[in-house]
Amino acid sequence: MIEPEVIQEHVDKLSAEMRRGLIVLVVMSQLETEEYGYSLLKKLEEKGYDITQDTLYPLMRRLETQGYLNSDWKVDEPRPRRYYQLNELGEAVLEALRKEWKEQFKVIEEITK
Amino acid sequence: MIEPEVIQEHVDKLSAEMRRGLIVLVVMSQLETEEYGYSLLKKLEEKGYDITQDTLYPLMRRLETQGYLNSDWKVDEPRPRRYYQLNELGEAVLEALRKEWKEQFKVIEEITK
DNA sequence: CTATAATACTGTATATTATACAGTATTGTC
DNA sequence: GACAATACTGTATAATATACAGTATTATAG
Repeated sequence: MIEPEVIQEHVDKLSAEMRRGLIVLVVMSQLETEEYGYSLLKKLEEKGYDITQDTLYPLMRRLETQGYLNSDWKVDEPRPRRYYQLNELGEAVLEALRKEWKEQFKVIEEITK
Repeated sequence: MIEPEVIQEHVDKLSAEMRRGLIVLVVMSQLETEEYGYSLLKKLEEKGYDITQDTLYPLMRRLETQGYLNSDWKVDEPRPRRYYQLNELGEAVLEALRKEWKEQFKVIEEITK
């Protein structure tokens, strides 16, 4: 018999790895309307999706670098915030990605069940 | 308007990234019975899951190193093959991982739809 | 008022790992 | 006798989530 805590440790590690790949879809799908890092962080936590600053901020920077997001530094608010939103390319890519993953999820579900 | 080929290129790249994380679950779920690399490769292709040698072989080696698989080099066959199969830890982890991802998939589906 | 928690970032380093690349050898099959 | 398919091993590399360090402001509770 293997200790449940030991199993859980392994599951946590592999689970994180699995979540990793899907983060892009999760985050992009939230940025059809503008969000800043912290607001998105809280929003995702609320919805049961665990993610840390250390993951989210660099990801948003990366998605901007890769050309999917535009950002807008707003200072006319209680405190300065960088708002991100999908641009035209981002929108188009998200739409196609969703479509593709409806299929992929089916395949994976079938394989892993 | 953005060229469809351009969008597809981006989708392919992000899609590969998404698939990446799930590979572990996909592969482990096939190794409740023993398989060798090439047989698993063909099996997954058949089921609509694209994966290359370059991904699969190193992954199986890694899962063995991490203690989830045992391997067995069989030479009494038309040609020598290394068979892999989940060991006790692997079975336990897979079971827990499946359970956890039933939940996770629900969350992600809800968030990304 | 003043400590503390929550908010809201930026910048750089590191560890992990899928993928790529190179190579080897055997077994069909045309 | 050539070529495709089978079936690996070993090492290199590029991408990127996560970690770590640092900064500064605004609520809030005592």
